[in-house]
Amino acid sequence: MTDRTAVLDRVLHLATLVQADLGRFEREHGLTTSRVHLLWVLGASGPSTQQSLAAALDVTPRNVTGLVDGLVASGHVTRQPHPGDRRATLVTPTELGTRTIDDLVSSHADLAQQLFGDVPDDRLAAFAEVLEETTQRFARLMEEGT
Amino acid sequence: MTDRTAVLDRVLHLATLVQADLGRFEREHGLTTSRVHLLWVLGASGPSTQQSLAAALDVTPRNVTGLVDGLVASGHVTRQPHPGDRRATLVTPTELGTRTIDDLVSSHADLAQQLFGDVPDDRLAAFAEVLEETTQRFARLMEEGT
DNA sequence: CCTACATCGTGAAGTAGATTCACGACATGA
DNA sequence: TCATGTCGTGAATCTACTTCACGATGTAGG
Repeated sequence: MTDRTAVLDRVLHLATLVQADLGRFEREHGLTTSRVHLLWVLGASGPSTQQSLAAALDVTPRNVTGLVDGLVASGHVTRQPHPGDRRATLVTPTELGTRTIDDLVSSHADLAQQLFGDVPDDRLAAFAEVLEETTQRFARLMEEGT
Repeated sequence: MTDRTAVLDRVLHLATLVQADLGRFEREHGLTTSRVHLLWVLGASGPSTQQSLAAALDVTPRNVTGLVDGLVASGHVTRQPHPGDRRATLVTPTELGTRTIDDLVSSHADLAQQLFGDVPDDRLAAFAEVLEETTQRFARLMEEGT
């Protein structure tokens, strides 16, 4: 009889540790969690309007204004005019911003390798399967709960 | 060839979803993440000084003062004199606070059951094993990094 | 063309979490 | 009793985040 709650606690614990590792990255680069998150989205989506960033980060557009202000001040991004819509601005990474995003991506990959590199492929596949099923079960529960 | 980074992303994704579920709890009870976290610690440790809460939450004692102020105002905890140390106060859950903590614990257990209840014991055990190994590998890395 | 209406970003004002620094009240050991 | 450390909090400050209002711009419909 395996304790389901204990398993959930372990998942949460691991996530907490990974987040703490992200804290190290933030301190090294003089950034905050929210700003790193924005840079991450920017790296995944390319230059974006603040509206789309707000949607991706699940915060209000007004909040994105503040985050971008900070990243402009620290030299990580610039606001470029949007070709074809003079209302919008394209938040675009600078050279420094691009380097930071690359660092972020590679340190993320490094961490994954350090964590799971020694786990044999078959066991990792089984692990990922349970993870996938659980996540999908969760998604179904959320929809019902709405 | 399994992609380690993808597995890490899934772990993080699941943790994000679980955290979103916690948000539901917070809205239902008119609480915030930090205050729920404090109540959780209080439930696990029993009446505590603000110093020990600060250590458990990994925040400054000054911050705990503010969180406890809020929870006193909402009627979830009271400040009791510490027997044997007149400097310290024992943050103690009220009836409402105790009910809230019980709700929190049981909704956490319910969630674990909904997520992992349908996973067969043997597969779940294998899942938990990988999780455990990974967490311990992480702990070793953190110590070296210090 | 021009009038509605919607969208994009931002100023203003406010809340919560969190920090550092300073300080008074109390504990403790020499 | 005297020095030193600990416990909680006032004051000031920062970031993140929200709602509301508004000016500037885009997009149809008549």
